[in-house]
Amino acid sequence: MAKRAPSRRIGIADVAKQAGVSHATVSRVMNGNFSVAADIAERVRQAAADLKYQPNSVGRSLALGKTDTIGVVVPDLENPTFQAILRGVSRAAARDGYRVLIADSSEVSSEEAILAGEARRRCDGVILCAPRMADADLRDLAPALHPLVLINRSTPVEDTPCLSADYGQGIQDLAAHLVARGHRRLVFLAGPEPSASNRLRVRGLELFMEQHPAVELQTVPGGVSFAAGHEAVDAILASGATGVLAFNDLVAMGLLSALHERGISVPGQLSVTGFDDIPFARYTTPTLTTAAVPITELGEMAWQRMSAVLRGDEDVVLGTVIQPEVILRGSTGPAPS
Amino acid sequence: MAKRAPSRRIGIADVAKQAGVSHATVSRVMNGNFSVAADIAERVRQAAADLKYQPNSVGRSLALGKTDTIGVVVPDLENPTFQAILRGVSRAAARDGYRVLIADSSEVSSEEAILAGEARRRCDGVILCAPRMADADLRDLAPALHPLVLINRSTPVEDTPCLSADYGQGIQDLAAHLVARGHRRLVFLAGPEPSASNRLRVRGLELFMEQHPAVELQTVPGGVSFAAGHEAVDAILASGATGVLAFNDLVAMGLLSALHERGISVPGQLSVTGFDDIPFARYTTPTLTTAAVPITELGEMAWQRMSAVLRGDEDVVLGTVIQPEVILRGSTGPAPS
DNA sequence: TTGCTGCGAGAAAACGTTTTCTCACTCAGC
DNA sequence: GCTGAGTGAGAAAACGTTTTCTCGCAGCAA
Repeated sequence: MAKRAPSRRIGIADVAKQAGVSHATVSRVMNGNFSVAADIAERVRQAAADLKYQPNSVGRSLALGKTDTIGVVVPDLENPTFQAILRGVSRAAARDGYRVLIADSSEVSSEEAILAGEARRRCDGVILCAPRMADADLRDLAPALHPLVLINRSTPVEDTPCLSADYGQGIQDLAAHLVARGHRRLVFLAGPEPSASNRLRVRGLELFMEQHPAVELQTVPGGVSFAAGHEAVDAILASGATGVLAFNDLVAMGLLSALHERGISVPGQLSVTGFDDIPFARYTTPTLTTAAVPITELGEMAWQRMSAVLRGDEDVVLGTVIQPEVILRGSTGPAPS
Repeated sequence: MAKRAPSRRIGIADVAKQAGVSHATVSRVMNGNFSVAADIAERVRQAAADLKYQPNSVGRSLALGKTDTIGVVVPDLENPTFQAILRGVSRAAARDGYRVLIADSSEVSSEEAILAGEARRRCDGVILCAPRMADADLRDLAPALHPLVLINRSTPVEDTPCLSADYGQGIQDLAAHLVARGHRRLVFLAGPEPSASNRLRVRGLELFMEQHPAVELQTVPGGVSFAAGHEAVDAILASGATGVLAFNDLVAMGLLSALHERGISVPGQLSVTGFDDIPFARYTTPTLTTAAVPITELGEMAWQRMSAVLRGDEDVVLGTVIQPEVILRGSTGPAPS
């Protein structure tokens, strides 16, 4: 039982008593239900105002069987990509009167399943960004999470909308750009091995290499962060490549910074591309050539899908692949002769 | 009444029936209450597992009178400062088993009060970042929001912990640094007029000027974003100053970018400082001299305060002011002779 | 006047838990 | 063998809403 504090929060019962009507009538008035006489409605509204009545949303949720809240599970709130997704979801959901509960797994992949389940119990649905979760785990988890929307997974799961960017195509476009500028020795500064979006990039590059036998491609292990890019500078230089395809903008920026420290000219000696087009990409020096993923919009779309499922729409669009767009800026140029 | 779907979610009642006990016993087992025989407990646990029982947290919240959720109201999820606060709060709260509901007012100041109230109704407490809310409004709102923790407000509100950074001192330290390097003509690239943290900076600079009569200080209207800094470049150059104190790192970076486009050398011709030390500040070219505010930690501290209030601690620390630390990097240098 | 219709509002059930109350039962002590 | 304490578990109330059900009353046709 809740503690009976001396002054409990005022509830619908208090308003009812004050107005001399029943709970039911108060509820009807508060919900704009019309079948209530004007004078009584007014009296109720007056009473509610006098008492500063605020409906308790937990009670409401229990009765209605919905919380008007959705959970967003992200692997890392520090990563601009996930911040953007969160922002997109949050704003779109807010327009429809929904709120967002955040669950940040802090890159602890094993936590994701638990977090997602926990979030689902509190919310009407879950939007899941778990790039590194194993496919099998995801399949096991999905039914319990429904309504569920997936972001950046290539695994199709029954009845589950999935939005993703075509990283494979994007990285090919970037590679093609470098090759068109005369680069023949490229290096891929990779992301985390188990990440779905990294696998897509790798696969895209494999395709690219099949079509460009004259080009040489190496791979250097990297990561997702500034630090990863910064630390990889020696390996990158050792590769002898003239063009670097970094896993994402963060990594590219870390690398750019390290190259600057070494006095390596970009793009004079080395061309560098990022991926994502985070807001900062246009403010680096040199500005960063990258493949833009409209990530905030992707968050908004995730909400659209969720909203459709919540409304019980038939035929919700399940698979959606967004095409990244190559943005040419200052960090790429012709290969040094 | 909630729709009676053919297969309703399984609840405590189903587990009770399956195990041949009462709801009460199931509840006791699930909550680790000891006064239940081992064999019965085992039977209940088995039944729960068989049925994949997941306790409904809305029902739980109603009975317990708490939601284990707190709301965080931020003016702009796009701003790295608020992202960092959110991250700090979220991670700290998660460690204590609490979740975070986000309410992004999208810079619409008039929405903040409503959003905060709405968040409070769904949550056990609210952490409010509303730098531009009028003091009077805040005072009116505060009682309804309690438990409440304020961030970056200078207004003391009864019984309400408030964490803030000493922007006034920080900007003075930055100004002192520039003056020490020989700058005599400074310009403050201001933030939004009504923002509390901007007022603190202005006040700090007034103090500084009193102590340094030989220094000339102008003020140029700016904003909080890249774009604001970028657009202000003409006004900055027209001021004839040799040292720029930008409102924050974002503005400074926008300005840096615009200066680079104009071919103005930083710090050769112009020194620039930021404020906040966002992660990107160390990756700009040149790297940004700024006053570091440990903002994620500030978010964590906000949770500590909230947690203390929630636990019913007497004497919670109310006012906490964090001292920014000047970080010297490459964007400032001696005044041009 | 009687009976039917329609409407407005109160009574009560329902949502899914937790917790207090109560009671049946066991066991020890006399 | 009877009483008292102690223990374990079911019954029921409580949390604060929404919604269905029901009923009283007014109006109208027969």
